Amino acid sequence: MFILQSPLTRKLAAFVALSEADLDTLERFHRRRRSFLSGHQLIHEGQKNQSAFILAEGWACSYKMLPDGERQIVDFQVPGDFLGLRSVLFRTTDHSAEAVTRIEASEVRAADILDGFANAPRLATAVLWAASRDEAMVVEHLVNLGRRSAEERMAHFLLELGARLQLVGIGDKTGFDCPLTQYHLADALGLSAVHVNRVLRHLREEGLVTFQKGRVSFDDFGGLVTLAAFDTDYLDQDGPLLR
Amino acid sequence: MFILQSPLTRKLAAFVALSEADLDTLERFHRRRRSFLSGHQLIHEGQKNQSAFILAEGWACSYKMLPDGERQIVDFQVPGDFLGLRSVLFRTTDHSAEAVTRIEASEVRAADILDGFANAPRLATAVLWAASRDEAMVVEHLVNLGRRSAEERMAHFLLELGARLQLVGIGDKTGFDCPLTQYHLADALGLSAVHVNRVLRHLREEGLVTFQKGRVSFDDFGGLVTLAAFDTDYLDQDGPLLR
DNA sequence: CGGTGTCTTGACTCCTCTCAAGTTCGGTGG
DNA sequence: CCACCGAACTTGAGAGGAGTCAAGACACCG
Repeated sequence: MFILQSPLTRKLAAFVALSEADLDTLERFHRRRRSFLSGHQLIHEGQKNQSAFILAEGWACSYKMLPDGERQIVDFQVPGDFLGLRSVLFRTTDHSAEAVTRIEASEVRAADILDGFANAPRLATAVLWAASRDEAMVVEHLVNLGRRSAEERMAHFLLELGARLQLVGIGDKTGFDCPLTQYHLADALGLSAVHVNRVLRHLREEGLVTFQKGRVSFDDFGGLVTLAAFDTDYLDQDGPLLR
Repeated sequence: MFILQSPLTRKLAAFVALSEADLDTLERFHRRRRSFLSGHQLIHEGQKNQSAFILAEGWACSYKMLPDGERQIVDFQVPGDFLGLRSVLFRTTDHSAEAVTRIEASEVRAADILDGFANAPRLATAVLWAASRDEAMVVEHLVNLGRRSAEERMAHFLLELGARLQLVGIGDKTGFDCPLTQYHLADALGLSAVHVNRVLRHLREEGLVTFQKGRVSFDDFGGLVTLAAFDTDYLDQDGPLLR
């Protein structure tokens, strides 16, 4: 059991001490391994009885489209994250999701999740607990959109992404590899792609951060933290709270 | 048990069929009934070991403050909603909350929730499931901030609020009573209070919606829905999914 | 009857968007 | 090997939405 730990298992164990039965159920979620090309849409807004996915490799993003064709990216997913959980919890899918890079993921049918949750309620608690932490990130993102200028938004976003990736062992204080395009940034930050470009240029010229060729480099980490008023508390994690 | 149903109990039963033991635990959460004046801060960002509250009467809002003194309201709570649940789930509170009106609420100590969850895992599942639906609302709010103009934001916000309140039996298609100030709207929508005033005036002059003297009146519901591209799917609710 | 909180309105500024041209670069096929 | 292509990235100019500052109106309350 120990050596087979997936990123997800590790994450869940941080919230709830899981029994053998829980881990069995979780293991069953990982049966249907699949891979998808960059750009493939995994979750379709409005669809019923949608499968969820557990991301094993690569990046994805979840988003909502507006009638005028604009889109707002809500969150990015990295290995160990659930994709489309809410679409199983509720009958109709309220968002879409697509692969940012080529990805590897386990498909979990809606019925499997509901059955699993009914039989392993502590696992259900753990999964939903983790979802609740994702909500904290969405909340921070919301504050970002509501009350920060374009530059602060960008700074905050890159710092948060960096912090999240460090938790999964990708990247460090100097920076991280990042497959996102400026269009992704625009859709996530509620800006136009043109303005994203200008903001990035300005941050680079100020010597704060460089985003080029798929790499984010924190040139002046402290300065960036100050500009963004960044604070990592909402990502805190220790031992399981429920024993 | 039947006649004692709180708004919260009714809400949870929509997601998970609860046992007598679950209902007992839930009942125990309601022991410490308290009331607070309008403006009282219930949840303090950064605090450890924070109590949560179950709102029974009145309105509250949860928000985050920024270092420059601005604030962003993340969500409003109405009777039946949890306040500060995430502050119990994680060790440090990541947001604040205050009473908008005079309110009645049950205080639930962190330890009581964690104990309750450990002993009644299906209740835990239900509570977190409900929290997940709140997340859907936060997501919609985020899209609102990221990709809609001030007018669309306002229209969408008022429609969503109206829809939520109808579910709790407050208000109807013609409008609802609303204790929020224009400052609340500004902090929720990421606008300045001055601009909120102008937007409200314009919507009123267009004959779409009137917000005056604590009352929101939908003068042209259809027109408002069109302007906001409003869609209620994400609030769907039927019978319990987990039996 | 002053005072405080809320709401209005006007004038001016500036941040971000849109439109419109390029440029760079990796890949693909002749 | 080179020409071409599309995707992503740049940059400039002009327009407009939303912010700020400032002043006043209104209403509720002790």
